[in-house]
Amino acid sequence: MRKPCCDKRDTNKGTWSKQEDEKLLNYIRKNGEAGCWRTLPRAAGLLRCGKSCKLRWINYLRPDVKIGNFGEDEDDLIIKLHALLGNRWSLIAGRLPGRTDNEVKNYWNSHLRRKLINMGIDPNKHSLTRHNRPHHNSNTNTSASATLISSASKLPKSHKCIAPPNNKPWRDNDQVSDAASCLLEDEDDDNLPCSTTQYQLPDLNLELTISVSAPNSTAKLEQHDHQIQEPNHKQCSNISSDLHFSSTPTLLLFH
DNA sequence: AAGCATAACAACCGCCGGCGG
DNA sequence: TCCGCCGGCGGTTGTTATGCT
Repeated sequence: MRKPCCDKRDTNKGTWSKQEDEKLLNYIRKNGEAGCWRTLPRAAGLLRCGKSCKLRWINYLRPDVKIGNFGEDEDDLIIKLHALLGNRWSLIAGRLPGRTDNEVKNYWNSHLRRKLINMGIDPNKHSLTRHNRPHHNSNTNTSASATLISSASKLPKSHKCIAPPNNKPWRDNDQVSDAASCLLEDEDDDNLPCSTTQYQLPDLNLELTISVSAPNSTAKLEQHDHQIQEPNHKQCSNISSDLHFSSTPTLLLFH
């Protein structure tokens, strides 16, 4: 059984006071942020858990952190990235200079989620709710008729695949993305296509390739010549810097 | 003005994987 | 190989602010 990161009896909890912020800031100014967060509170004279100190520093005290209103462009970007990546807040935040995962997550939960819901869009699936769903022609495989994969977020862990219609007729429960309005989610994970497929993402200015290779179901994201292996979901952070926005939005899928 | 409901924000909790001894 | 420490991460809860009746 792991020891708790600190003795709860001797630590403050809740909102940070100005004095505590000052102490933490002074300590980091003197000693830098590199070091052991576990021992920092004692060294800095704080009655806080090391984790709490780290969070406070990363989310609010760090000089490059951007506090305050999100712009329209940031809203769009978050929605689009969330459609692609799901709740991988650190990855999403990585594309937003000065924003932290915690801030993005909170902003999503308090603003953007509601905004999408009000627009009749399912924020989890990035699909129109049934009520707002447009009519699909069957057997069409055009960009306009493609739908979005919300389950991209689950891809690494569950090895779900982002699947194209692949000659299947459109079904009533096909989902349409708000952000992309374009990719299809194949709900049958076992019927994965085994070919490389290219999609156009009209509103999603992303160019990337995702592949899932059997039998290890290793997910890869490729961008141009770069190939990033993703053996497990934690290493996804490696991908963030390689996600790339281009003027020719294309999603390449192959399995 | 008071009380309640909801939104927005801040922080905590616990799981997980990497790493070093 | 095992074990414990550490930090990253996402989910959740707690607190404060704001709006409405």
